[in-house]
Amino acid sequence: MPPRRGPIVAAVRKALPRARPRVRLDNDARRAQLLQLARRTFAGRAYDEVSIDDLAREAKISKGLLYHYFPTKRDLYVAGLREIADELVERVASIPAQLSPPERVRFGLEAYLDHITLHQRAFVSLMRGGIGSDPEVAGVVEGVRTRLADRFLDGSPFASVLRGEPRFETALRGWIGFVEGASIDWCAHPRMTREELREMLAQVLFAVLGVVGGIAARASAEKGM
Amino acid sequence: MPPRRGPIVAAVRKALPRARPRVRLDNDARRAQLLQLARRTFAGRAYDEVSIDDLAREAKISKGLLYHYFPTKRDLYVAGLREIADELVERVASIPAQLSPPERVRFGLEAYLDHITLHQRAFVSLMRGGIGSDPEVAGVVEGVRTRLADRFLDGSPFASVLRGEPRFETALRGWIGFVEGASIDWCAHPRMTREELREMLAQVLFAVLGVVGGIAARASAEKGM
DNA sequence: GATCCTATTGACCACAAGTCAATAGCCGAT
DNA sequence: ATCGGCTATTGACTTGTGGTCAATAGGATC
Repeated sequence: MPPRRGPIVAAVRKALPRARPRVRLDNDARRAQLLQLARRTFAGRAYDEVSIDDLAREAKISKGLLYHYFPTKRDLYVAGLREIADELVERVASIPAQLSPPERVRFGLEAYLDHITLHQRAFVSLMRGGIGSDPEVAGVVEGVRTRLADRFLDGSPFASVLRGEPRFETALRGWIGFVEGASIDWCAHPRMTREELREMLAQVLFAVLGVVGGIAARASAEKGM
Repeated sequence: MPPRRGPIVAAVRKALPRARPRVRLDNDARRAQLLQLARRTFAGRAYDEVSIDDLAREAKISKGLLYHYFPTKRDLYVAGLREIADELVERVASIPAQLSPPERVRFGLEAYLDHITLHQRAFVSLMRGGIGSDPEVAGVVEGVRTRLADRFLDGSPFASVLRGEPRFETALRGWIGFVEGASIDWCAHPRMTREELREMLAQVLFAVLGVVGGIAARASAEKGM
């Protein structure tokens, strides 16, 4: 609902006498530059503390050009978020095939902790501090959780047994919450070594699976089997 | 940093010929009305999807009056958030004194699940969807977590044994993450009864405490005792 | 009825997101 | 060389929203 400030219909846009572009860059290069800048910036300051003008200024570019590459501020943010998310998942997914299930979990956790140690600020800012209400952002974060959980359990006998169990999904979500909560706390207050944290997370996972398995077994026993 | 658009010092504000207030309300009443409206509105729509003008219009009030009661949009939001947070904590804190530690945990969880079932939208919106980057908002949410954890474990022998253990804090943070993650998943996909979920959360807590205790015991054993 | 108090108003400001016609630099064809 | 087209680039402009402020209306009190 545009409030119609007056009867003037914007007249005819005046001819601009001058314009002086600075540097002319290849499309991909500029896009990459802007993405990297966005990632750096949003990792340090919150979403609405960063204005498009800020970004444009820092990139030595006009605001209009920024909008030429990313249709909206949100798009730019989400694009950066996606990159980080993909890097994290890819890293965790690089599990050697010959490992035993428990070793797979430990390896994945190690990669996870490694990554978030390296990108602490970015990780916390983007996972916790972003635009929580935006469905696209929520989707990316959710996607990371789901993909990570899948990677951790890939090829695990636990998983094949429990996949059908409805309680399992909820428990898994819970464990992911555990990992995030403990990790963020650990980033803020490193009260133990990374190995100790990794071990705790792994053991908690096994314990959780035990709890779910126990409940399932008890339930089927009560049903007469 | 106001950019001083010109040397004009705002001149002298013109005299306004008219003004017609609608309803005159007592200070506390109006404040309460606005708070309730804010809680309802923010539970349904995200923070920046709700404009101050929206709220003012819905309250049949001028924007200026709203700013008379709450100095900023954030303040209004945080005030609502605080109310909800306090209600939740108070509810969980109402644990009968004579219960045994495991029963205390179960009672607290029951109250927790009860509350978030009732205020599903508000709970998820305000806990996950808010302004994550705002330090005050983060403080409120953190406060809820800390206070809840304390209540769950109040008077528990687990707690007194483990309070000193540095790993315990991180594990507790993790468990809170577990509860939140599982609860939010359960709200979205109720794959079990509330009692089953409650039982799972409780058992996971006990399992986690066992893991931390085990690690602690092993560590002190290795130190020669 | 004059006076004070305060809940209330509406015009106004600054800033930030997003739009768009115009332009500058470059590359290939003439 | 140079003309013409392609596109990366610009900057003024619009719109919307958070926030400010002097002025006012409605009562209570004297």
